[in-house]
Amino acid sequence: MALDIVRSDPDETQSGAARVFTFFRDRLLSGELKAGDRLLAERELALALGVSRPVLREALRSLAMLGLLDIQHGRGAFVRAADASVLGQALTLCLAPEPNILDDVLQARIAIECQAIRLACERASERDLQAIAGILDTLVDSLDDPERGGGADYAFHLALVRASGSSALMKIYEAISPLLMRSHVERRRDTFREPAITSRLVDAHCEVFLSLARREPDQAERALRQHFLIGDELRRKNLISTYQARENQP
Amino acid sequence: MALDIVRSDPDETQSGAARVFTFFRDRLLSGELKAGDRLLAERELALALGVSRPVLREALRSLAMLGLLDIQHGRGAFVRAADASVLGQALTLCLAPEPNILDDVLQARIAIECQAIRLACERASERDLQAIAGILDTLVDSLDDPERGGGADYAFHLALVRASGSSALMKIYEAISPLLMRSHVERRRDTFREPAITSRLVDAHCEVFLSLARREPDQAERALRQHFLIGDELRRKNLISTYQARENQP
DNA sequence: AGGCCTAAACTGGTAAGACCATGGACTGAC
DNA sequence: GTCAGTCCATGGTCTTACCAGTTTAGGCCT
Repeated sequence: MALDIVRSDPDETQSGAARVFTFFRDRLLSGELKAGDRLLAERELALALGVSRPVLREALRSLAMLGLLDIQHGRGAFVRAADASVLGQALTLCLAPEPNILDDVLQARIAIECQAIRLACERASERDLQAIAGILDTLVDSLDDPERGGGADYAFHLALVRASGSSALMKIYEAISPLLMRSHVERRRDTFREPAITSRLVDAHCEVFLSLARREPDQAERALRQHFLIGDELRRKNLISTYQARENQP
Repeated sequence: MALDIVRSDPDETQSGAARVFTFFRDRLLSGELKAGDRLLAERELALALGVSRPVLREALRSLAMLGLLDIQHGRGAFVRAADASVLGQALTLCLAPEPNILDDVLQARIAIECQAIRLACERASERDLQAIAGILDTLVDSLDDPERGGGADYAFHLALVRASGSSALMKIYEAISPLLMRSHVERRRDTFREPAITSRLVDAHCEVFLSLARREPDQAERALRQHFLIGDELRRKNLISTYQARENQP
């Protein structure tokens, strides 16, 4: 009763579940509802908001699907901390119908990382640099293990973005990561046997790191772009060899 | 009955609405459901999927909230083309709790645009270039109108990203656009009276365009970064003058 | 008196049925 | 041939009831 604010929402065109949905979304955006908060019981909420329980549930369920709510049977509904996985899902859905998604997402990755490393050159703390150095060690150690190596590779680039201190870049990077991950590991599996390649790979990472540690943005970005170019070249060679193999044995 | 595939989903932990939700999501991802398709009526779907109508509605409503479905009263539910607005919403929700979002999102914008213009130097078609040139004309024409000018400014940068031919970059750019828009117009309103500034603004855009037309990636990115730097500087001066005004009249 | 076990009172999850509101199509009259 | 009214299909909402986990409080046994 007392909470019957929903009806007084400015946008009267929305009705029922949509109204309740925006009601909670706004409260989440404004920070009035924080992560961990427990919502009232469904029956009480329905009463308070002046809608029936099914309608309320449609809204709550929608918020849950978006990852904003954590509804637990028998316990209640809890506000969940905003997570990049939602973003990733949304991105995946948006990009699903497009062709050449992998190449395309790679471009986004390059975009984020190149800007991130510029920022990192200005903002990275000692801790950030040490973290990256540690990952670099792991990378060198795990050259012969495509699984660990791939993980370290990913961790290296993620640490770069984190060192930028920009949560927006970080969130977007995390969002596109799942799309990148697959090709990342696969590519590594194909190439980890070549000593020449792995050595160049380590050199590239080292150069990026050194430029960052020396706080040289232009140099760092150039090194990073070079690194990506090499990756691109490798992928192309892979494609060619795959095609040739298929041609020989149709 | 015949469609009772949902129950045989591998993940038995999910129940009811969540199962139906993933059912449709997967069909959307796989392209089995295309934009414009009309779903069966709720009652039929509920029967076919072996769930009650409320449960089905919870799932459909969730998809609608995500922007994947367009449910029309009296007509039916239609698959909607994947839209960047969902992405924008998700991003807004993810970034809501963070401080300094505006600066941060600006960094993401710079990231996207700098990579986009590099790609555009390789890929932009004649049409793309002509479109950008047209917008540039509009920009020059509307120097004294902050509303139109701001719009043209935005259109210019959007056209740059579009010219990259990367839908991923485009989608992400569209997603962060609403967050940028506000500050964009506001800033322009504050500065459009200064002839020196507006002239520099036009020069900057022209230089970016020329570099693009000449297909010089490094040059183009440098011009773009310079453009952003000037914007940053302007914003800082604005902040200072605002602060000073407040100090004089507390 | 204290600990354990059970049952009741929460909580969300699901179902069925009825009714209203809207949109479109069909049919009738003009 | 055209227009208007009716009818049907569809989504929108509510009510009610019951099922299924979770918590808690009270009683029972030790």
